[in-house]
Amino acid sequence: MEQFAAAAMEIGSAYAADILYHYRIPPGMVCQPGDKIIVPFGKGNRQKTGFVIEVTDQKPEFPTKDILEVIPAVLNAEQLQLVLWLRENTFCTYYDAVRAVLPAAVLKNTARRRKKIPPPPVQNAPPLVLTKEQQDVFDAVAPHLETDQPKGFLLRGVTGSGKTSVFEALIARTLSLGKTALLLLPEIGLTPQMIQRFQRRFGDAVALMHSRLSDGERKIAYERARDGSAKLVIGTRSAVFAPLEHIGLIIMDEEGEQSYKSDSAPRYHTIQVAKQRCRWHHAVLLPASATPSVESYYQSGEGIYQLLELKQRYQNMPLPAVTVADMRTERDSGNTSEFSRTLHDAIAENLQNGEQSILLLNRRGYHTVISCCICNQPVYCQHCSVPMTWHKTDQLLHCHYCGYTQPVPDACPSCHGTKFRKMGFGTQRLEDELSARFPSARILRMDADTVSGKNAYAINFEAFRQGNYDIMLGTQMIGKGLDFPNVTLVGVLSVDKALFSGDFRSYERTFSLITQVVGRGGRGGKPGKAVLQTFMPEHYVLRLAARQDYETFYREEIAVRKALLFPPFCDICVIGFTGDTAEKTELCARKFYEYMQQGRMQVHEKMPLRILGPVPCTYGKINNKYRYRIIIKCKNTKIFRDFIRTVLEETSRTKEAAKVHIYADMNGAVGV
DNA sequence: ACTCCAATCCAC
DNA sequence: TGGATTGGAGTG
Repeated sequence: MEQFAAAAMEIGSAYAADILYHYRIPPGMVCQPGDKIIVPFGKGNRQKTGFVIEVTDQKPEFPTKDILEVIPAVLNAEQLQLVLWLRENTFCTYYDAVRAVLPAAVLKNTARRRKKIPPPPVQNAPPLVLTKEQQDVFDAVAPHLETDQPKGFLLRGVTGSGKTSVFEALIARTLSLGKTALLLLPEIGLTPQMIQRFQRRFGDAVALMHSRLSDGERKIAYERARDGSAKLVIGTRSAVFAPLEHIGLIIMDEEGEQSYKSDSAPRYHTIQVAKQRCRWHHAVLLPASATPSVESYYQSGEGIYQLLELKQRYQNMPLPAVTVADMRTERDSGNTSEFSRTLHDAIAENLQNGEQSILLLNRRGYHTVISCCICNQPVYCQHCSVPMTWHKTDQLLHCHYCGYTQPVPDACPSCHGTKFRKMGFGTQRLEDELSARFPSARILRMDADTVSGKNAYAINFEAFRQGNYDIMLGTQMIGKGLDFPNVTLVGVLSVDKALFSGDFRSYERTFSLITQVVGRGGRGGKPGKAVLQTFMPEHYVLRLAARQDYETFYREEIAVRKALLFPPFCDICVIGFTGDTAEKTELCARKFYEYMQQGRMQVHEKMPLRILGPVPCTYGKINNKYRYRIIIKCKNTKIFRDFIRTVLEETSRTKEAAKVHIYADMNGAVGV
């Protein structure tokens, strides 16, 4: 009997072309789902690779070509299932999905075999001692590692409650049962101590997977997970696809972090993939955080997760004393600087005592706005609708969206005035200002401009930990996951920007950031202090974050979400359009809207949707691409997803979509 | 997306 | 008239 393979091929991102392509399996050739194949493609019969999704006896109605070559079993059964799941759930193409599941070197067969890296000295891990509270959490989860039922727990552990110890114990139990474990982290560069801890305990059973690996390193880690030599994979978002067999436990630390959501195709959320894998493996899912996402905490109330809590800080360390510094009264009393007197005095005191301080400012560069003295127009990037930031290091204007740099112009582009006002306060200026105020202080600046090398994070953090610096300042990259025993002061220069970013999750993010930052200080036995600078000191998010009062914050936030209809009470699907001209892009967005309204009337008359747009995105142009979007409040059901995919296919077939890229994103960021 | 092909445009 | 450019269709 003649057989045919239906394969996923690399076909750009055109929805209309994203179908399975059928090829005949020539007599004598063995070919199965999951195999990689080389086939002739298009009129020129150029050789392309594809991945076999299904094999059928049914002869297709159109003439088929023969498969040229088979590379067997590149995708296993679970990976195949994940590919189909990703396509269905994240509006990506088959090939986008395959790309997520396989490392580039396996997809394309490039990287050569590298010489084996010597194993790290396997030191002895100290015996694991759990507190009563930690032991209770362990006891609740451990029995479920042995059952054949998937199970979800949500662990809410206040900062400093020792979640990592619980992770260690649970992973040790999982491995002792002959199963494997996956530990997911938001960003691997920030947590070298945590990773060392796991490597010390689990030795070469550990494989690391994160975005800073080279293609070759990534392939090795992938193969170690696949062949069973790695039992514990620790990694960032993409590691959720690590091809481990017999998974018993998936832990997601800092579960609410934004980096778990992919913002390019396939636009998946890590926790959704993790859930899918737990169902496949009958494994335990354990998202954990001091500040769980509002969605997850709500789900624990609905019985989707069993809630577990760690309420005590390590050795009952008190929380840092938090001062909310009112910048309005500072201004009123004549202090126009970026430092409240409270913060200034606290830094001075810390320097005197030989203790370390961390300062957070979420803006890079020196001056964040350069504007014409006559017409007040800021200098915009030539390629983006974004004001440029002046950097002191090279005396140039930088665009933080596309990376374009230029000197300060001789004349204003709109009124030809020749004088510019430099305003705004970034990390470079903060560094200068600090040295002026505290000439003897040794200052470490950490932002995307200083942290470029592969190990720059780790090297700088280690130097700070060793006491080579008095003050570390930086963007939010230093706000998370850090644990420095000698830090007794954390200052946030302005919490207001984060609070009003325009995304419906901005309160949640700010609460989480402040909670983590505040929880940071005072871990080494000395009491800590935190100073939060704001123009809105009475804002409830700040008040509650200062107290680390998650429950009250959650109650306030869930009420807002319900009243204004936001997740978890609906899902938000963003349809994005990017193109070379504003007109074409907007026309395409309108076409999509039109088809959506038609389809809604004809096919799903009662589909309850709230549609906003099309409207230009907050930054209407980035990298010379104009951007429009449609925001849909919906229920993320199969019916809705099929409907959207149909509209995507229909729209992409029209000439309005000719040079416009369209994407759909479920429950991602809505802000920018 | 990318390639192929036909239609169109323009310099001579 | 041909060589180059552009738009549209098809990819099994």
